[in-house]
Amino acid sequence: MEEFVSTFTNRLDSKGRVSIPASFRAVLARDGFEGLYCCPTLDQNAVDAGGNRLVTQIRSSLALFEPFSEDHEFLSTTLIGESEVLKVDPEGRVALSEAIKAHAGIRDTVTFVGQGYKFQIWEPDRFVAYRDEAKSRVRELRRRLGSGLRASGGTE
Amino acid sequence: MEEFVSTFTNRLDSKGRVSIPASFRAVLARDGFEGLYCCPTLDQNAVDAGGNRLVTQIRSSLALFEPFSEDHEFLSTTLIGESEVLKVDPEGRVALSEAIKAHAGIRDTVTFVGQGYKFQIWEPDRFVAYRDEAKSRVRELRRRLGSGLRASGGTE
DNA sequence: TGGGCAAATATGGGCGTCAATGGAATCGGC
DNA sequence: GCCGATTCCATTGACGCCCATATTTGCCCA
Repeated sequence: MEEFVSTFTNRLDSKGRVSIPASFRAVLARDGFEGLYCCPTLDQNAVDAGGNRLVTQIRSSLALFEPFSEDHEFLSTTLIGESEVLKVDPEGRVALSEAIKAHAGIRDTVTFVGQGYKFQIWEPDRFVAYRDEAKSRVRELRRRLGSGLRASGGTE
Repeated sequence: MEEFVSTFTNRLDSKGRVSIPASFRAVLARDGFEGLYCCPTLDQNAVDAGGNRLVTQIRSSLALFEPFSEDHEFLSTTLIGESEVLKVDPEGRVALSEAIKAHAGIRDTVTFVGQGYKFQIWEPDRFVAYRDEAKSRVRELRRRLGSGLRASGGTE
């Protein structure tokens, strides 16, 4: 598979390690990035994670702003300054940093959420709440935008 | 055959596996996608399933939104995060995940409903109810629109 | 037209492999 | 030599793969 798809929940062990879902590892291997690039999600208490495609995406987002502008500074401080590159052990596990665990409120379990070119890392309960919120927002979005957005396709 | 057509109902075995209807397998084989892409439908308790054509459809919906925008995040969380890629065994069966079974209310039988470039997976009773509802809506539509909808013939 | 043979499909279960997890061993630096 | 970090190994349980059976479908021939 080319993209991060689906949702998985795994447990942290006593050393704070957690397995990256096998299907996500396969995508990362294709991507070629060494390690796991992690960047706090801007609007939620979660973490964006991925490889080269995520890094590229972040760069191009930054490029939309004038260099040395205040906005650019703020963004790069957050997107780059708060980012980390986690090492992946031979079994495909990572050790989440204290900063990440604190930001996301993670204790002993984490949820991995595929989002195509990247995935997110959540504390499971918080994710469920966010998912429900997202779902209702999408329904609303569909009502507003109409036919352009048919999850179920729609050309019948 | 190029498209998913007709309706089939099969049973789940003790391992939770169910055969994909043979004619659907033929369409999937042509499509070339490895596995079965499944995405819960937003408005019904059912699942959209298919291959590359379905994936393309979903992706193009997402592409309408700016990456990192809030709407894009909501959409990818809902559409991609809730999707799964099921493996198809050598006999043409898939094991439905707990998440899918819960969403669709599936217990020991499932109904496959062809919808052209994709098909849907339903709990049989719920599908019958949905189909009847849809049918009466069509009748009503025909009354309102008059002769325009005759050609497709309607009595089965 | 009817019987029966043959192919394909749906279904059932056993077994090996891999992924997730836990813990021990080893390597590094201070 | 101690401590943290990384690698190695071992267990468990789920999942994929294989083979077996049955039920259906279509086909051929009498």
